[in-house]
Amino acid sequence: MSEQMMAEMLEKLRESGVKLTHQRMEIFREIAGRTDHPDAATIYECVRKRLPTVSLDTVYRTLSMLKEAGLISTLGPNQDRLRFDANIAPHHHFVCTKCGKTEDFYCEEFNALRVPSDVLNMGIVEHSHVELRGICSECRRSN
Amino acid sequence: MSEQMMAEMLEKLRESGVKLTHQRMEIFREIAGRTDHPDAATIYECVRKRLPTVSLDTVYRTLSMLKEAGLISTLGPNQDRLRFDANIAPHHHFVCTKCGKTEDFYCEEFNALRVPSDVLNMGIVEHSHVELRGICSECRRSN
DNA sequence: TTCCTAAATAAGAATTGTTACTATTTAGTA
DNA sequence: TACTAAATAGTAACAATTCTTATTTAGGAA
Repeated sequence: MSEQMMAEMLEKLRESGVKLTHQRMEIFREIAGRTDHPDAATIYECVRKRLPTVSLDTVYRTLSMLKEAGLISTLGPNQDRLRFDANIAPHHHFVCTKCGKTEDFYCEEFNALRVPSDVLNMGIVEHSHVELRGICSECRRSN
Repeated sequence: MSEQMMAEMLEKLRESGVKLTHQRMEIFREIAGRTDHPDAATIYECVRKRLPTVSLDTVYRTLSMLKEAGLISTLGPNQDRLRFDANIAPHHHFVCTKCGKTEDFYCEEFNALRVPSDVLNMGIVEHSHVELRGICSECRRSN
């Protein structure tokens, strides 16, 4: 992980007014040093090698705090439970970052986006799915 | 829900060689009749009004079977646990539908996609995130 | 139609990922 | 160096999902 990332982390955490603990440093160092997208258990196992007494609870709390502080993000629509979709035609989603509401929309253009050259090396692209994120009309009104 | 959807469901299930039970019909009817993206518990509660003895387990098994048969899909990267990402710069994902591996890539063009008119009514778009789905090189080789 | 059998179900127990509780420790400050 | 609020470890609790087992049923055969 770069010095710059570490410096940014220290600054943002100081801004947030939280304490700079060993555990927080090591947990951030772990996640910032990898480009796969590990889950909490994986981070816990790796951090444990350096900090044997760290608890899984601390890992969860720290990840949640880092997310709150804008230092990390999570994959997919805001966690919670698995949601199902009977619409199997190609379609895309508008997702409200406030309330999590997800609405379908259709767009031919998005169904066949030009695949960037970097991605050609990763594998064969079969579908493209666009997620447009923002604030839904309802949340905007009630705000 | 349209007759056509129901017909397609019956055909696909017959193809899969599974039994056409009341429970499966009603669970599919429920999810196909709505455009929000309900979770298993919601589907369970709604189906229960018509089939009071249905079990939550059956709902889970049926949804999983319908997904396997290609009749429904799930939102987000394949369920399982929450995964974290220390990359907070705007970026996009290539996701392998076989093994679930998720790789980051960057593309200016995808950062600012033209928002379709339908979506303008849904709310204000702040970010766009593209998920290109396919088979990663590794899975392709080992296949 | 009735019978048969493998598949599916209901009910509840078990498992897994995540969060909460509480006594102890520690970062930041005086 | 001492103080205090915040953070931690350890464990218990919780919620979503899956498994186990005895019972029921769809679909095919007689």
